[in-house]
Amino acid sequence: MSDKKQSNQKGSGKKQKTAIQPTRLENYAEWYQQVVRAAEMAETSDVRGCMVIKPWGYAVWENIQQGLDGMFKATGHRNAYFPLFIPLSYLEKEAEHVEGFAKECAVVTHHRLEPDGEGGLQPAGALEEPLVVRPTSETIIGSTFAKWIESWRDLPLLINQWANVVRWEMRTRLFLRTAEFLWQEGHTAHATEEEAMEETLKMLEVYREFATEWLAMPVITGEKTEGERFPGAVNTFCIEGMMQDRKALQAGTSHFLGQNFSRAQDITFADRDTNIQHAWTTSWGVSTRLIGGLIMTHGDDDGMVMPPKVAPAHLVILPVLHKEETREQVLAYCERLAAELRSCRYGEAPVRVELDARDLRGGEKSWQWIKRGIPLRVEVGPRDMEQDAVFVARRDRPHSEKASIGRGEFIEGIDSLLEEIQVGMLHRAREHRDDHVRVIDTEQEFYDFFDKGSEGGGGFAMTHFCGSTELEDRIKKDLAVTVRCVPTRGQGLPGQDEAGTCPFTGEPSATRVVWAKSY
RNA sequence: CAGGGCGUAGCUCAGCUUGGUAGAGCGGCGGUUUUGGGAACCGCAGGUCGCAGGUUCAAAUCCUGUCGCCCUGACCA
Repeated sequence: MSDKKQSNQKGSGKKQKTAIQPTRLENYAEWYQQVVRAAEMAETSDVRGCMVIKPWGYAVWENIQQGLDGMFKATGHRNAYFPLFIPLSYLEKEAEHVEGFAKECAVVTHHRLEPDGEGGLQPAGALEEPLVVRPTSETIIGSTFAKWIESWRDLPLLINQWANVVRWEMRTRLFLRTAEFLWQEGHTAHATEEEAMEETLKMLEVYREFATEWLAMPVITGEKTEGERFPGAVNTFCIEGMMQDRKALQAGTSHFLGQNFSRAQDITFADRDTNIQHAWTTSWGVSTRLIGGLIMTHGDDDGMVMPPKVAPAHLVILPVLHKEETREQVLAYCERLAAELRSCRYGEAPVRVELDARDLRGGEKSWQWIKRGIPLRVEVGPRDMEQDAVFVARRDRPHSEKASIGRGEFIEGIDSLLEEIQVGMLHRAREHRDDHVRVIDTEQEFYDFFDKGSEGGGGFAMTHFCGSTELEDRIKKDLAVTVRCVPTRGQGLPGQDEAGTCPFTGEPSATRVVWAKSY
């Protein structure tokens, strides 16, 4: 957020200083919307609360899917698919679960349309039992698990599903909160409590690693307090990132469900001693919200900045084609360059290359790619071709900073250049996060930290906490600040593992918790 | 669901108070001139003014109803 603003001089100054207006400092929420649009990642649809994910945004999701899916498979999970529709009675089985989701369920009540006599259509054929469009699939998957699981030999059962879900939200924001969103939900069943808890934490660690290594998004892992827990869960764990406005984003959750759902849905197995037992279950998920987190972690006042690992394309080749005489040669040179680069690898994956030969003015074209956040822009004109060189600009550097590099050298170094950008983005984000984590030991300091200037101050406050729900409610009411998590020990957060006393009540506290405003 | 605001061209909006031939900028298309940088000029296309009633010789404009969207709250991945 500290990027300098070039002031535009009067007279000559018709130049816009940034591609996105307002800037992050001027109006963060509006900046976010503008980036989503300018980067062509998504747009609002004609359907209230639902978004259209555009190709450039969907490609990010595909890369996220690919990365995570590999990690799920590597930890023994298999993909399956369960119905979009959940019988109403299934949701009713787990009391807390019903209560948690009842207010945001879309319900299907009819199965036919017929003419209404005025040229329109009306629903007909009422269903005997209404169907709920899944807000999450614990119940329908649980009921299936009940059939699949008979013996301890059937456990653990490790299933994941990639799907869409619907939660009828009042207020929506692209990627961060939409009525329909895409996600993955893992559901597992285990013979013992220990094993289920181990699974819960293992998947939390998978999320932490993915967020860090792929999204270049530093996250804190931890456990939710009672008030923030998933409906029906015994424990909810999460990864929390800090956005550039210093608000927290819950980027993924992993739930230890105990035997709550297995009791409600009769998921039982015969153990080694032939006793019938209830299985221990878990569920865990991340959603297209990660893309919102990506934008708010890395985007700048010129638009999106994509971490190479999940960028739809790693680089774009922009041929300089205005001279008719050299046009064909330049284009041929660029196509050869593209082919050579595509045969290179970045990590496990082939280098993803775009060649943009559209008949647009160079500046406009260039800015489109800047706004989309492509990691590298490679300009190639007659002059470069003569020297067998390319003109390279990095998205993580100011847009005017470009350098000529020999073609061979560039191709050879592409893997390490992309990795340098990826790692640099993580460092930068981590620095920003660390700069705004504060250890706080008095109530006064706590209130000042979050109070001063509604936008300017704040961040993550680390305090001791007695665990009182009433206290948490009071602070939420006063400051719109909540406990984001009780952090997992040993993450190197400042002062986190010391024992102390709650600054609000004076009660003893074993560990510090993370407080923040959140999305 | 409560409070506030807004529905006019693909987009952003003016016009409405004081009723009288539907506007601008951007974008799109075509052309000319440009070209290592978010270009300029000329021309063209594009709207039953959210929808339904009402008042009136006449409604984008006034009245009633209705639908939708946005913002602020409560709720949430």
